[in-house]
Amino acid sequence: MASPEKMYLDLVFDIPSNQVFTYRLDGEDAKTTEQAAPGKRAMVPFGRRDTLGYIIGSRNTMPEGMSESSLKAIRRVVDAEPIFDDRDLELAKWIAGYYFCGTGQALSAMIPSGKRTGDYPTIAGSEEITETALDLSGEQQNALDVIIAPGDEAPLFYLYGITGSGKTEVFLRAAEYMMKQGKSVIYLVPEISLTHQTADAIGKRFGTAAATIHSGMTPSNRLTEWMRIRSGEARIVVGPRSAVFAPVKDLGLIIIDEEQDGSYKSGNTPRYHARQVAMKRCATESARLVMGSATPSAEAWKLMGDGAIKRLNLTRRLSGGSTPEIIPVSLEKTNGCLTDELKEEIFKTARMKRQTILFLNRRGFAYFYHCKSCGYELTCKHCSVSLTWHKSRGRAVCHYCGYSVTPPNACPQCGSLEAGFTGFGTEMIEEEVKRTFPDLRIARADADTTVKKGSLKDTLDRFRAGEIDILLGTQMVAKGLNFPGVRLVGVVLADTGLHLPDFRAAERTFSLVVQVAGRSGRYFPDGKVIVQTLRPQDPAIVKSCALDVDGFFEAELQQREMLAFPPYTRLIRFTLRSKEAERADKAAARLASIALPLLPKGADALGPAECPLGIISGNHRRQLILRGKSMGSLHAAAGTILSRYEKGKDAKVYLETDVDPVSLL
DNA sequence: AGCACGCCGACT
DNA sequence: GTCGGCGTGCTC
Repeated sequence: MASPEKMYLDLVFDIPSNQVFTYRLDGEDAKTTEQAAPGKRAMVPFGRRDTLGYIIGSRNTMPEGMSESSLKAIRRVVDAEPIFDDRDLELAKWIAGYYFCGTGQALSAMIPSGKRTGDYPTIAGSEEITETALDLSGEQQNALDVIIAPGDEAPLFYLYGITGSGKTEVFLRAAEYMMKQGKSVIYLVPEISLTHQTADAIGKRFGTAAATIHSGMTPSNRLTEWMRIRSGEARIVVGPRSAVFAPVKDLGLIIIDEEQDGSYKSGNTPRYHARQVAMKRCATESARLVMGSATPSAEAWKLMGDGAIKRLNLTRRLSGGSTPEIIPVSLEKTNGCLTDELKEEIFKTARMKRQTILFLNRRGFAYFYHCKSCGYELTCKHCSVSLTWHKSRGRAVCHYCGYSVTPPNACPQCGSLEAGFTGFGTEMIEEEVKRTFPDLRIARADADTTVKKGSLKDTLDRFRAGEIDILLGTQMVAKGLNFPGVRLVGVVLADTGLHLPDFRAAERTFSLVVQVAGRSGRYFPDGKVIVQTLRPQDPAIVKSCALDVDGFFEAELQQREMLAFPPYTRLIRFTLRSKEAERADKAAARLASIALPLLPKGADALGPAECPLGIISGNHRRQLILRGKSMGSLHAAAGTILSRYEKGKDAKVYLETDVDPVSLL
């Protein structure tokens, strides 16, 4: 370089701090100097060791209070070309600001860094994509026309329609249109296991391979794909939530399939929601957003009602599939976990040489207070969530507000003594199924039994080949359910989720049952779905068995509004953890004392209270939830609260912040 | 987030 | 008397 002028580079690191570190750029190594540029990664001495950092800017003056000798020099620039452009850096800063994390952490989340080494089995899933374009129905054509209608704004759309109504075909047509306009498309799917085949199918359909990026790929593959996207060679990207960061050229459209799926919310820092990031990107890059599902989230449903999201209805099932018979069955009088109705159907199905799938929810362990005689349940009088049994305190506790009662010996409603805390786990169910059907071949497919590589795929292959009569599975099987031999689907206990101390419990349960039922009817016209439940009268159960989405949300949203929960309010959750309970309590009290006076008008705080999962690996957990009408002022207050809290830091206590939490466990 | 320095218990 | 537990603080 001709100019001898001194250059300094600002770097950020993948650490929970927003601090910017400035490094010297020594002239000795001309190559390094030439290569250094914002958006590239650089290896630098950081503390005691060398660390990879992100160059986010350059300058020719030293930072305040720093001398030439107190600055260290860049060791080497890692990337030949910037992996982030200004737009990416801006997005990272926005994420860091909104989700209260370091800019470097945000950047790390944007290039899935393959820290995890998972086996991601390809499960049968995106059977909806056909190689050649299908004729569109009137509804589909209308939806497509609206989505691609000219205009400069960045509108939001929702393709709302039952499974099998052809959402995917509309997504593909919209994608095709955008690509023909020279724009790029990001297609989000809820699971890594769905990306391969979705990408494959899209490749066959459009002739050009869709790019994929996810954490299961090797670093070199990932970088190759990243660059293929960045260069504009790949105009369509398929992937899970992290694909929302794909550095596409001229973003035209983001598609979010199964919008309500919980996997779109990141479970670790930064705890971003792909839907939120997608909305942000679409707004700044003037792109369109199309979400789709048969069971939208309550958030989306309300936005559709308000007109903020344009709803496009697909009401008819294509290809003549029929809705299966969905029968709710009460478990009330049953000993064990299989009702006579379900047993009989299983026998009947086996006699027909057909197959059965039994769904178990992951949360079979949740214990809740329930009366065997009248179905009464113990709930919090302030929050309308189930109370959880706390052995150590001998009380039933609400994890939102801290309200607690001594659990009554007899049912408060009918006086029956057959009331108390109950629940059953997956092992117990498996045992009972084996005992009841000793002649049938039974297999289990879930995350616990699938630790071995390929074992899930193996199980599913055997099931498809008819070597298994009953498949016990969790939600992971529900997503790719297209086994022609299946006649019967049994939901073992549909309402396990209902007892979770979470205001979204009903919504999740409703979604699950509708999804399961919707999927089944498509492939087995004579299909039957048996939904076992302890609460046959519960609206979530009744409405899901009737496939009545409108009816469910009408009641559910009314309830949410009454109790001031999302989507009528926004939440920011602080979680404190410590090995020692008193330290956690003390810190929670201090946090609350800081937070309460700072709450904006109309906002309130829930807690401090023990987290529903009160102790995780020896850490005592406490939470404080801020709740407000709008995010703006609430978020600003949270920022102030955080900085004040951090000043008088409690020893041995760790704080985590979750903006728009999805799970409150 | 790492990673080292630093101050209190069971070992040769 | 030392080895080592992890708790605290810093990293241009």
